Amino acid sequence: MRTYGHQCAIAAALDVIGARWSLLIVRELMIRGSCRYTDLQCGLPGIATNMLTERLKDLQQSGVIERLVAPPPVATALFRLTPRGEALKPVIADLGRWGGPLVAGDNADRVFRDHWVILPLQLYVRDTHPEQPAICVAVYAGTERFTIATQGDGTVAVTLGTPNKSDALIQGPPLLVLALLTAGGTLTRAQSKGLQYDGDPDLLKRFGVR
Amino acid sequence: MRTYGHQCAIAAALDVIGARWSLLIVRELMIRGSCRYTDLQCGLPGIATNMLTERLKDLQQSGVIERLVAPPPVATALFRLTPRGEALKPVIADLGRWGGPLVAGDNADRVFRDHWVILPLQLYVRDTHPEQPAICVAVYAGTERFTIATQGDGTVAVTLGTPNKSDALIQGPPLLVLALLTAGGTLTRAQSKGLQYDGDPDLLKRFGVR
DNA sequence: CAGCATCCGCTTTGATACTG
DNA sequence: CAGTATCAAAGCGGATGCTG
Repeated sequence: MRTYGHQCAIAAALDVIGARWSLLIVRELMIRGSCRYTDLQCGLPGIATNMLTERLKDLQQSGVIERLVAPPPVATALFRLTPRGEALKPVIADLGRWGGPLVAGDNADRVFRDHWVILPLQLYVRDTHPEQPAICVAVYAGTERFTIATQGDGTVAVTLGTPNKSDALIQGPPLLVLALLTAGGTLTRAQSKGLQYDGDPDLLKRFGVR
Repeated sequence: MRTYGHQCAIAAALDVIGARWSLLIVRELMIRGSCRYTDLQCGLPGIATNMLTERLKDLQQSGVIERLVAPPPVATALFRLTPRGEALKPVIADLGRWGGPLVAGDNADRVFRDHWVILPLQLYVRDTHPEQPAICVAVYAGTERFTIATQGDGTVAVTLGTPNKSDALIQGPPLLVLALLTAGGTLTRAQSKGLQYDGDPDLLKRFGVR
């Protein structure tokens, strides 16, 4: 990308992560932790292969991501954020908060990927009783499986993958799970729309579900 | 700009403010409050006139800025942020924090505008004794004149224009003022480099100046 | 002069095909 | 799987011209 060349922190930041697709690559890596080229491609519908390659090189060059060759049994190149890239979390969080209202309506014409719900869950789900014992909820959302764990400080960690031991299991369409946990939904209403829940209903009250 | 069309808050936000120059226009309006087309042009070195026109229309369309025709004696169109645009402040602040290290070095080849120092001053200058009486410092930085006022909560307001009544006056090159107030500089050192200060030296200790 | 609109050449992006 | 190559389309920057 052509740089602005301004002696200004905002412009300098945009010189590094302001190009098209750059921040979405950061988003993907923030969700997935560390992943392959094709995982990124799948999480970035619409990106051209040469674009992805070029952006990965640029971001690596500027120290935002790193590329490492995984040993067997993975035996492929993996990309992940550097600490410098992780430091973009507040930017991503604020952008997500600002953009939230824009995707609130129906928007059936927008492309969607199941794992994308992980970010809003991290941003919006809060543990209303952090003093109580930590809980861990397994979620099967569409084709993705992930884990919501309270962290004792009122926030929750949402990660890809199934937990070793969980206190409850939520299963259903990703956007329905999201609506249940962030939009102040009720369990019975979500269940009537096709969500399955296996566990103590009171558990979900920790997350503001009525 | 071509949109991503993702059902994701980050992507949706970038669909609105991710185009080249868009966030820098927001930055300018955040600094200047409300200003004319030519003020923006001057604060965005390198932008083409049609680009500025197009972006202003786009941002207005998406509700980030508004255009109003000022009554005499101004008698010209003014642009300013809507509440929705003001809500981008956290994004700008985080981006600035992340980009700060990128402009820390010498960077003599980057273009600079005096009023740009207002944003880092707002972000970084803190009142270490907010319980003491409020103070107000006038600053003549290059060709710009602005005001730093404590707000009683540990933060300061930095605005364009001279205050009615000030407790001290700082005068000197903008980047020197910035270094003094944010980089933990000492007053005597700054003065040896050409900064003038008129007021009680202890006053500046409120801002961490030694 | 403020506030655009138009035209032109260059750069970036996107779609597709192809390769180790 | 992880890219490279190619080419058309769109976006962008700079210059210039127009309108009050």
